[in-house]
Amino acid sequence: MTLRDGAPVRLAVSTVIFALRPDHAGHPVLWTPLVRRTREPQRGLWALPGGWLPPNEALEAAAARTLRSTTGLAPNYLEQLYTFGEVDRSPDERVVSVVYWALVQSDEAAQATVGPNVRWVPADTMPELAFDHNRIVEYALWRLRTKVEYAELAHAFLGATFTLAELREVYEIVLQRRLDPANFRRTMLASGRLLETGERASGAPHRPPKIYRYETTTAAAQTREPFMRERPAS
Amino acid sequence: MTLRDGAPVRLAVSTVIFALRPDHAGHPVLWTPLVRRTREPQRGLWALPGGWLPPNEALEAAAARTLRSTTGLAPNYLEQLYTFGEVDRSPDERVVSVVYWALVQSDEAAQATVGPNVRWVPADTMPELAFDHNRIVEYALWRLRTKVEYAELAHAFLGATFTLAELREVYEIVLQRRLDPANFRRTMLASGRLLETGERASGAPHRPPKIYRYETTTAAAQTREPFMRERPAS
DNA sequence: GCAAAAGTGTTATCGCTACACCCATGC
DNA sequence: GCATGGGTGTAGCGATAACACTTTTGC
Repeated sequence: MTLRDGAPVRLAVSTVIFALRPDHAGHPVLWTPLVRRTREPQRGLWALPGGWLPPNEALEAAAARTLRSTTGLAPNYLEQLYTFGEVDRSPDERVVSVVYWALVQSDEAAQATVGPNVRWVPADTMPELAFDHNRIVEYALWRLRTKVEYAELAHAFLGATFTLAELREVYEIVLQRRLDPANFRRTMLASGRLLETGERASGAPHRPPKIYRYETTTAAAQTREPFMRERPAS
Repeated sequence: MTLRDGAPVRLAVSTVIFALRPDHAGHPVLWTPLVRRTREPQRGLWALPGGWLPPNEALEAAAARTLRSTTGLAPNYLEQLYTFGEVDRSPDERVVSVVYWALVQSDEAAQATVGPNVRWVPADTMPELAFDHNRIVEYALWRLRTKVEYAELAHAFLGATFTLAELREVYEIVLQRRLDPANFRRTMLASGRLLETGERASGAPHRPPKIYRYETTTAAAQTREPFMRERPAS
């Protein structure tokens, strides 16, 4: 590639967004929203939502804004994934992309914005994307699957309240294997981060399950990285 | 802070470099090289080695070059740590820093470059650094300590060959606790990544220990992040 | 009653920790 | 021999996996 002399390095922020939605057969799987590129280079190809970093906006704020304008949703979980900076990622220009990954709530995601230039696709059957975005999505998927053990991730797909079966289903979809209901229950309860709401979900032809809420108040953020102050969201 | 209109975001690459060197009492601990800032802002303060990203250089290459010019050494381990991008990290300008962390070999580090503007300090007694670099070092230390379990990290501090006692000492320094020699031996050997060289180290008033070499050839990079090729795992 | 999922109990197994003990060397 | 760390054996403990079993609902 050739660079104009004195051309600066440009800095972009992109976000890999995950939500659980039913596939064609009705089984929930991971989905990701993409946006169509409306200008060169790679015009017409699908790409991760993102844009140039504005001079007055923090990285994470830019990722959250991107996410909101693409999906209409607020992230339940937002974390920096990696910064991609090979010289030839984009033709003509040198672009460094700080990439975030986010989880959004499934039921809300079902009614998320769509349009001719926004499209949700199953995360494991991505079409050909612009630039190196296929590689980025694969890496984000890997991080999601290895990190879901750290528990609060699964909760980010759900609403404020949920049953243990719903929580287990999230784990099963992300990890792509079945989990023993009995052992899952004990492991989750032993973590001490689930609070009973006192309610039960009725209507199904079986014993009504207890409804839980996630522990948010106390010193729950133990497995998270320190970073001395706050964090994005949990 | 005020930003000039149209002022671009500037992109820097910095590196937190770790090596094991003896402290004043002769016990090896983690050390980090710092460089003195020779221009504004924050002139005179110590800071992480780094610089602006050249338009034709990949991020990791820039980190490796920085490391070489600061220490005269080549990294045994080099990995992206995090990208820091708050709006007010630097006065006057908007600077986003892609930070790498590196491990260099201890015996070589002992004879590393020094000068009036380069200084090694113990990693847990950092002086006040420029910008947000103290926070960055703390985060790098945390990553080192949590990730050393993934094994090849400890090896990066040592030379090509080493005894199990030397390897264990690295772990003990990084983790800041004693490890049971018997259990450490079994765990390491069970990992399958240590190869006997057939040699032994003699000279000490006790049974001469076997000398090992680290497995580099085969599919050893299993715990490393995938980056598209092979398997997620772990 | 029946089906289905919630929820409980029990056992086997694996991995890790603690610690006792033997081995080979320099002096 | 003695001291010192290299190296081996093994019992206990805690976490997890597997799976049998009981409970409570809708129909």
